[in-house]
Amino acid sequence: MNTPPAVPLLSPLAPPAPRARLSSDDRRRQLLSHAIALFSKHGFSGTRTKDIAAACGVSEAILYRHFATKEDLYHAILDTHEAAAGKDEWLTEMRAIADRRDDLEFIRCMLAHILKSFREDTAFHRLMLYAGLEGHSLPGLFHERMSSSTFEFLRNYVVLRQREGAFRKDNPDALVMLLASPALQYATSKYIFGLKVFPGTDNEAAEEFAKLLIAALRPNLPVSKTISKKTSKRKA
Amino acid sequence: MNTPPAVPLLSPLAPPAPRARLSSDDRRRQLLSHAIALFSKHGFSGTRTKDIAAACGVSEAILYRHFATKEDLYHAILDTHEAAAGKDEWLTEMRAIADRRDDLEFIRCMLAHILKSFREDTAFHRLMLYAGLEGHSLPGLFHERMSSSTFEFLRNYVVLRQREGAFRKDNPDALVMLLASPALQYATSKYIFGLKVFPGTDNEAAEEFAKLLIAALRPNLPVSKTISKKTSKRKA
DNA sequence: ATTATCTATAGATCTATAGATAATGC
DNA sequence: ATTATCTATAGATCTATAGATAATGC
Repeated sequence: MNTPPAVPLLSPLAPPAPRARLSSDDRRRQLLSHAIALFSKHGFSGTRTKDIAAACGVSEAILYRHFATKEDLYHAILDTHEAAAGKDEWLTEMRAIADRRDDLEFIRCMLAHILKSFREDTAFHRLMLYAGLEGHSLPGLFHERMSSSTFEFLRNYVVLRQREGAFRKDNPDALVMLLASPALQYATSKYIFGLKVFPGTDNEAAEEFAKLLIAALRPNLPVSKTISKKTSKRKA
Repeated sequence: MNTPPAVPLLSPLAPPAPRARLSSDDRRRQLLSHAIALFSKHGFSGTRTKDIAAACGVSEAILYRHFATKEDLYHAILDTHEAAAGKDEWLTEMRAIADRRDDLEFIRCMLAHILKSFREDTAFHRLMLYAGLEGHSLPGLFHERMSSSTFEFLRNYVVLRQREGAFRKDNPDALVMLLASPALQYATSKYIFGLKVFPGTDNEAAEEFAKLLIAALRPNLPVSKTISKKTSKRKA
């Protein structure tokens, strides 16, 4: 019917692409990478193996050569994406701050780290949310991941500072959750759901929250002035 | 092959059930109700129209008599579940507390309300999370819903108390997010993801967080002792 | 007579596999 | 020779509809 253009822009009926034949490892990595992007956008059941293969420019048969089932691919992702990049440097930095007992900077740095993580690795955090909702909990759930090393690190510092009299002697788990939650909420709203939060950069937000949070953690009874320490009478 | 049991336990080959024939409205409500339960568990693409129909004990054809498409059903849910139950009473209670400027009780009551909402209406909050992730944002997204009336209410109180010198004069949006985020985080971890948070009842958690948050909101330089009402001098 | 309901099925889509083909490395 | 890749397709599943059936209300 249609007369083909005299000067085809690229190539008229040439084989679709010179089909780059990747090594098994490279193709596997590529599949994982595109799978992360798609699963994080649409969830497990909202993502088609066809789309993942297409994103890599290969057929589905290739995908199933690398992963026996769709579930396998999903679990491979959750396993793989284990340690977030740059976590070691962050821990080192945090430890230095902890050593000099710079509480405000400690909190600010932690918040900035959370915000940066959501900003730069949004797909990962979406994936964790989906995994949590869909019940593929397994590895991750930021929160639970955080539990292992990061949460313990934060909790230890809080307990230490409580012993030193710098933080209130409330439930340390409550204090840690208090510290992390504004950043988690801010980051989720802004990066996962794309809502408008209050303006300004992430670092400004971290600074603002840190300033507020440090006040929440300080013991509330400076002996001399402000609130007298022994208020044994307290009415409901 | 098998000889049928001489005394069938219930009824051997009787019509499966006396099929309760509901009115159109009742059936529609029932469909919505079970759809909420299933969509909230598995998300939009993880839920089969067949399962929704089966949960109501009817065929899929019935579902499609009430809703033209699966999408229609989903949107009907998100539209329907508009105003959370008991919100009016809550607002009334909050206004009374606001009138007597009981900041601590104001915060505690707000937190308790959030926790109660997640505890008693977990499916709804799961649904909102799924809707946000899957991009069916439309109505809801707790956060956004909250925006409209509830968020405005909280923000107004914060601004009022800032003017009266009882709260720090920081960005009121940051203050509101700070106030709400621990409860949102706690409730999401506990009720949506089923993680263990620190022990104790929700009300105890609300009290604990409120105690900490109130400290974060107070202006940080009490002139004489406690908070004098007219603090015109305030250094950064 | 009206209408809530069912059975049966079309048509699309999705996961997964079998068998053939072609590019690479020795 | 090895192996990354494709085409084609089986088999299951899923949304949605057409046409028949039976319970309700007047």
